[in-house]
Amino acid sequence: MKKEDSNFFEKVYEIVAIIPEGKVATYGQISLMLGNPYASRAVGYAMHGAPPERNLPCHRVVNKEGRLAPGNIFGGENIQREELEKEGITFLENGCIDMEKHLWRFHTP
DNA sequence: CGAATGACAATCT
DNA sequence: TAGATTGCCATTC
Repeated sequence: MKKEDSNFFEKVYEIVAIIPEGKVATYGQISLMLGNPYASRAVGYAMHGAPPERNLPCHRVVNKEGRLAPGNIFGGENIQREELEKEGITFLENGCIDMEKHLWRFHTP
């Protein structure tokens, strides 16, 4: 795992790092920023190799459902809800993030 | 180089 | 609606 030079990972880290608090970005959104609208899987893989030194708010990166991966991620899906709640993100009764309100957008009103 | 994997997304049944 | 399948990308073996 010495290929941390991978521009792709760096790009993902950069984008994830610029996600404003209280907002969430989807893998597809990030992959689109990278220039590959279908690289959602690669983005997820980048997160998988995301070092904590980057302090990457992986919990702000969710799938299009507004929910993180189905299982244990950087510490636990419940952790994500905790962190996101602290960030100011609201959750729906179904346990998903209110994408309509917290989906990261460039042109914020 | 080829095959396999994966924290997704979209489609089909 | 929920579950299973396929497609795309990049990384790893």
